[in-house]
Amino acid sequence: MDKSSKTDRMQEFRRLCEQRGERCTKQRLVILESVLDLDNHPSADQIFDDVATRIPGIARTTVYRALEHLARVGIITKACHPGHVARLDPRIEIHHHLVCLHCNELIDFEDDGLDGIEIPDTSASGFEFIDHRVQLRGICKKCRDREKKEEMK
Amino acid sequence: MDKSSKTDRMQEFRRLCEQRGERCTKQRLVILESVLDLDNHPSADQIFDDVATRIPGIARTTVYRALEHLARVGIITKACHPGHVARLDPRIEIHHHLVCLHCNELIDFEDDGLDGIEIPDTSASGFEFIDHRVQLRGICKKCRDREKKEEMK
DNA sequence: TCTTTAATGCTACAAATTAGCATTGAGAAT
DNA sequence: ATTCTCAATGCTAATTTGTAGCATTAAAGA
Repeated sequence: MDKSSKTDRMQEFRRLCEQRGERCTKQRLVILESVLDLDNHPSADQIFDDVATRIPGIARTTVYRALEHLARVGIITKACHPGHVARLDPRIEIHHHLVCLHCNELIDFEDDGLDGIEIPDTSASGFEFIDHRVQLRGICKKCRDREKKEEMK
Repeated sequence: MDKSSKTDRMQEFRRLCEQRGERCTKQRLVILESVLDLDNHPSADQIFDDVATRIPGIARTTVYRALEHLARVGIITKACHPGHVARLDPRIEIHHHLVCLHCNELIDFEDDGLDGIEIPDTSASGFEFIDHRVQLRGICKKCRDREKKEEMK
């Protein structure tokens, strides 16, 4: 993510903390910055590895807790994925994902048509709608190439 | 799931195994049956608990491996979710999910409009499209009720 | 600067999943 | 029906991922 958007987002995080009466710690800021820097929907552990280079000795627990907090305030979001390791998404604006059913990879996908689909009413089930994502499920290039090779053996 | 659909699905699984030269074991069949019986996108562990009542002494590993296999052949699917525990979905036909961002709950959601959205071309990225799902993200009724109560304290 | 208490760091723990290897049984061949 | 083969299971142990409890630290208001 480019530097000025990052600065904006971190400023926004300060504001959110203040508004909620929560603390904007150095750790939370660095962890947020790390998520914004890492592309590709990183796991908590990948983020920990990155953060640990910026704050040597930081506790893994802190990263997990901070990520939970960042998602709760809405400055990042938890990505939906088919795997078993939580994945964070720095992008909070509308966008979509190609989802590989073989390797669980998520690939960002932009499409105005998908952004604008008509959203049905969910209030009947008591569900408070916030936003939507479309997942295009299939097989990613890497897996297709790999599997093609394996077949040839 | 009703009994005859279940029978059909299990028959289909036999066919798929044969076609692929893989073995249709008693364990795999029972595990498949269990997923079809359980609603609500069960985790591997929930499935294990259920299967263990049908095949006492079955190994947990076997359940994990069988689920991976069932998903690979496409007779069940891995649900996309924001959490950190893999969740299986017995439903392979098109449908959508309400996703609770607070408790990670997935709620099935049917809507013809969402079924029929126009799917953009993904071949440019070498991605082989199979099908799509729309996630309506927000806060589920349970969480809203709980949080309303907590606020009042 | 002082005070309050939320957040961190530490340690231990629990939950979820995977790896390696001997044994078994599904399904093909006889 | 019996035998054969190797994919799949069961066992054990390990790893990876995420949480809980509690003393210590430091953010932010007074």
